[in-house]
Amino acid sequence: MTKSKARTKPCCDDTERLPLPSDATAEELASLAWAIAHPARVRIVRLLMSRSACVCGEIVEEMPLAQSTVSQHLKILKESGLVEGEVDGPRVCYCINPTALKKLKKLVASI
Amino acid sequence: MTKSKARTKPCCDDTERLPLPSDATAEELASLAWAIAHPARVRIVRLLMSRSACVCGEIVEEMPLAQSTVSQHLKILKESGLVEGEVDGPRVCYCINPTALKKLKKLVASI
DNA sequence: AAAGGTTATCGTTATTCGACGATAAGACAT
DNA sequence: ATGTCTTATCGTCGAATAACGATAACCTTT
Repeated sequence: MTKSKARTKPCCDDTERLPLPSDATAEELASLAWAIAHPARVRIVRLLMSRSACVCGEIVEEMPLAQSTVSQHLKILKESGLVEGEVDGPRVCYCINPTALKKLKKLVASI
Repeated sequence: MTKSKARTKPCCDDTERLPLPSDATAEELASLAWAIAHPARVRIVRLLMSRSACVCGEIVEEMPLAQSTVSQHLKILKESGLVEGEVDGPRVCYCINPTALKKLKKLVASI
């Protein structure tokens, strides 16, 4: 009572109240963020971006992980939509999905 | 042998080879992405951005989670650096750390 | 000092992740 | 058809998440 400050919002001024985005985009953002929430998956995405590797075996060579582990991470990236796998003979060529990546960037940029 | 395509890079052309960022930024990005890799944490960040809530109790009211669970999520956000908590009397006022948020946005934008 | 309200921590439980080796599945070539 | 190469899946293990209730810790005010 003695202090002059309002006690309901101790540290937040009332300037610039932004509207809250929908919960749907929260789940979408969380899902995409989850896909890159592991250093190995970030490295995989970057490898695909750099086009220095796109086949599973090449990615395995670039990383200190077993082939099965890399395959698991690729599966997670595929399920998120960030990466697509295209069968090419006995190999599978993985590529970035530019649309999903753009969506991730947009959602993060507009947090 | 019969096909005319090269077999080492089945689907990736050699145009635009980007240099790979360092592994350090991969861990940093993964760590920050992990902080928002949960819908509840995305919602909390957005609540803090909108300044419609900043005290733990207010956040709890906005979410279908127990107080202890919200506190856990706030702890994770604090550890990531995205959020800072400032004690204000009996309450704690949580605020976004603009520097960390900018870093996250930059890292995602330059994936 | 005692009481009240607010937040953090503890302990528990169920679930999921991350990693690996082993093995299955699939696509070519012989 | 058989073998070979590449990738996906299975089973397992330890560790970490996510959620909750209960309780402790903290600051104010009386």
